[in-house]
Amino acid sequence: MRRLGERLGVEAMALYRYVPGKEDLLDAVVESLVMSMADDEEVLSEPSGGWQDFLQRLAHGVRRVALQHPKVFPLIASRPPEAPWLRPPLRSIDWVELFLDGLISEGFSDDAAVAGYRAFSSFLLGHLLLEVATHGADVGPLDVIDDGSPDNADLSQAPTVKRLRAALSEDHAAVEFEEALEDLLERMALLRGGN
Amino acid sequence: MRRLGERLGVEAMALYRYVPGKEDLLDAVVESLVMSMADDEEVLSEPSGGWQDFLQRLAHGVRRVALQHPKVFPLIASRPPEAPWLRPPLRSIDWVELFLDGLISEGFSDDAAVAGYRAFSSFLLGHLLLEVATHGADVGPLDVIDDGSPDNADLSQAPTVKRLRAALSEDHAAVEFEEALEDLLERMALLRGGN
DNA sequence: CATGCATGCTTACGACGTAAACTTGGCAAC
DNA sequence: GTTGCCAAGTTTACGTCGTAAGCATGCATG
Repeated sequence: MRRLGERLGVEAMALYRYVPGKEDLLDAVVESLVMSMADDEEVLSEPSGGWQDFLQRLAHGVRRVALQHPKVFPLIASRPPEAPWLRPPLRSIDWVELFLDGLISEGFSDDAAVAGYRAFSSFLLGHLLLEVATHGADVGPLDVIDDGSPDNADLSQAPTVKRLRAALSEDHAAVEFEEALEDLLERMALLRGGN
Repeated sequence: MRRLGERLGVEAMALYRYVPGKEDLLDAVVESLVMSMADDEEVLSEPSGGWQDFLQRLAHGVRRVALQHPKVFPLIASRPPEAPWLRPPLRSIDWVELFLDGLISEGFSDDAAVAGYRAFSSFLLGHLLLEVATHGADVGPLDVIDDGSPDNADLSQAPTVKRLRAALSEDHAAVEFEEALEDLLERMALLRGGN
């Protein structure tokens, strides 16, 4: 709070005129970011090119905000949700409504839509947390420990890791995301059944 | 630190005889937990019943520690790794070595094994973070906000969510985990190719 | 008995979130 | 034009946190 105040040219306590407390402020940041996806033209408010296209656009929208705000995304993932049946990263009633309505309008049963929401959530959470953690800075409220020499671990006991270290460090996040998403959609197609 | 000291019947500063600082202590907790999987008899140190069985056991081993320590698992997920190519939740050189060796010995190419490691990591991360977050307490170093009346959100704008709220609250984590894992393994089988 | 070291305690400092009271500038009502 | 109000910001202070520095103790070894 003190630091934010300084950033704004104001004493820390002045912030409490606008926000009940730090926790609420963080919640507001998260909500603002989650809602900002609505301004993404690529993200549709309802399926117009099939549900697969709908979900692809949605997934990429989430990925875009995650990559644009790598330090905030872990907050989206770890903040206690306002309701227990809201899961990150689509953690607002509006987005869940949009998601469920979209799928149901495309032939999903209620249960299939709910299962889809769950699968979609954990897919995004896993992939984007990992991607953000490698790309951007620290994860969570932990300080960056930017050690200058990152690679002096003892690999004498781990020849395979040593050999594949370069490959492990390569960044294929984009294509991996794409492929895994494709796969998830296929799985959801089975879940949907029908034509 | 003070609280931990009290718990141990000791002043906070006494802890610093054994641990350089809080951060290192948390790292040690995480490492201890990650390593504790080695004592899990269900988890194999090398594939003896095929790589699919190998990965199933590994995945369930991770899930078991996650569920047994719901408050620590987010730490496993969010603590900066000791090397950039180590990804949670299999964030120790030993486990990565075991993972890669296991797959390679079962016919995976180097690249396929690495890709498998990535896919496996994000799968576990997403599913278990979500499961742990709903099951157990708070996520991250945030206080529990156990509000007594969890369900008074405004759902007038979200009829579908309102209608499916019960379904959204149901806990099918176990079967979902199983199905998604099954799916991941199929995907990895393609990735492996060969026979 | 003297020495050294491991273990723990005490005190203290600076950072943090925030409660409570005080100050100030501008606008509305009379 | 004076009065009063109120939003916006400041000051001061409290309790908690991690931890640096130095002091006390007791036990094992010479």
